[in-house]
Amino acid sequence: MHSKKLKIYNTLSRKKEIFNPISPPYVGMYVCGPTVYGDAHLGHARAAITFDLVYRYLNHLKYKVRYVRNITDVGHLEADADDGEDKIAKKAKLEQLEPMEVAQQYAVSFHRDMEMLHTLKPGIEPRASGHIPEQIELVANILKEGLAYEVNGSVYFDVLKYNEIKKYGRLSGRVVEELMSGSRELDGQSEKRNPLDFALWKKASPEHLMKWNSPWSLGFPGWHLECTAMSSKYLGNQFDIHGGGMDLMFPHHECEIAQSNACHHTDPAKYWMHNNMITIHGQKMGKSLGNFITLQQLFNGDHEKLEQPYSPMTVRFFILTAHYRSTLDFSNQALQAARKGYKKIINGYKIIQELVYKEDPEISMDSKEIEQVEKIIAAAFASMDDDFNSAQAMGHLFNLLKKINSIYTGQLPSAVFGETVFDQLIQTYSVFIEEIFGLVEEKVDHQEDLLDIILRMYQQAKSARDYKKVDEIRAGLKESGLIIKDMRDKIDWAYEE
RNA sequence: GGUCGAGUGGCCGAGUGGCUAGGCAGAGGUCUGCAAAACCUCGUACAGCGGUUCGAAUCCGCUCUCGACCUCCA
Repeated sequence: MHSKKLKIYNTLSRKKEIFNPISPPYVGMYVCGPTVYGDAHLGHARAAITFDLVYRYLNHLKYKVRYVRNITDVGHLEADADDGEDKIAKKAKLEQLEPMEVAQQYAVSFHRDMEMLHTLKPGIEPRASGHIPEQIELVANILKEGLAYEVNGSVYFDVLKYNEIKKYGRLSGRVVEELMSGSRELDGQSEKRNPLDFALWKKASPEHLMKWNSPWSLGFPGWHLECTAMSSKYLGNQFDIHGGGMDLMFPHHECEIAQSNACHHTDPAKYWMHNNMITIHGQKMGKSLGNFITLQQLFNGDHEKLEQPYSPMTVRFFILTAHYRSTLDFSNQALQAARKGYKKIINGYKIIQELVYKEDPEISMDSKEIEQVEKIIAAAFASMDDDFNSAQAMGHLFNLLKKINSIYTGQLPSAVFGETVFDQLIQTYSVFIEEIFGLVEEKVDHQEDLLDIILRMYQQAKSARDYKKVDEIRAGLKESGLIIKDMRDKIDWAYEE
């Protein structure tokens, strides 16, 4: 459809590039998923929704996308030093749970939150702990290439040696020499030859809970390894898109590139995409800063910074109204504006379900209106083609909504557009809401409230001795299986037996 | 300290050499039994100072302010 026009900002080149998949129409996309040791927060929502948008738009363009997003449930070190503790294991000791129990608990809650946000599930969602043999094989291969070394049962990637063959730091724009001067001095305790080296395999201390056998020691894999192992397993040594948060660019993605070049002799991905951070009062929202708001807190309003709960669709809309490469600042005001904006746009979606074209011989087509609508439609898709600019596309969608509302209220007869353009208008709006933005109506259960209103009207009719109305209400409710019970001091109801 | 990025009207947030972004809030209006919704109109925003240009929010320089990464983080 519009595939030739799609441009993606590639972090590797720092430019927008025309998207040319390696083997069209197939597209391989790998996105760094969560480390499951805590509840998902707004930041996770941003990453998930960003790449959900990418996935959805590529699907819309009729690409056949294999979308892989991992779950990190092992190997993520608390600190870079040798005494680094596994994050999952640390939490497990704290909660007296099995490490796998912790991982499972948070993986489940992550999935629940993602489902509430209406993100599409990845085609494959591999776990690091399920790919230990693949990771061991990678370590062995990198050792064979002479780009890693073993010390006391641990294996480290030799960054300086690698840097002689292929520059390290191309993605994040870093130069090894500068990194060297800026890095901390080795404390003498370290096994690493160089502070820039990173662990491929770590020997486990006796009290370490999650450990596997390997040719080097009973231990566990380094964090960066899992993504290389799993992406190459499911997408091949080179695939199209690699995504993740900007904070993962260095060192995580840089290390992935190094590992991949070391054993596969190729960069893993053609296009690197990074979503920006969510800020709270201008400061990054993150686990390490302790200023994050979890999605569950957001949904139920249970946080001191929240004036009210915000629904999943409000959050989704909020994230879509900013470009993914811009920071997005959290505030109650912004969320409240998003809530209203979402309601307005989803109301338009409700309207188009019922809107039909009305032929009217009295009214002739208006070329100005037609041209306007055609222009907006083209602009909306052009925005998406321009590095997934959902914020701009949303603006165009609101302009379409004005036309839709005008038709709906009768202020603008549908006949001025002609049937073809009218259909295009409805189609485009629907495609954006359903397929591209993934917004859905949030059904609210009004049953109790409505019943209250009916019972009050019943009460009033009774007081007014309007027995015709009283009988009418009683009969109506009976039809839907409810019986009114006139108690001494109140009106109650029961299910019909 | 190094590297990178950002400062847009009351708020959020697109845009990046001339062409209305949009949403929320606010003012006025149309419609209307009331209310709401919807639609129309409005604010004449681009951190500051210079420069380039017929023309700059948009390019260049300087200044100020803020942030991210450099350590685990989406």
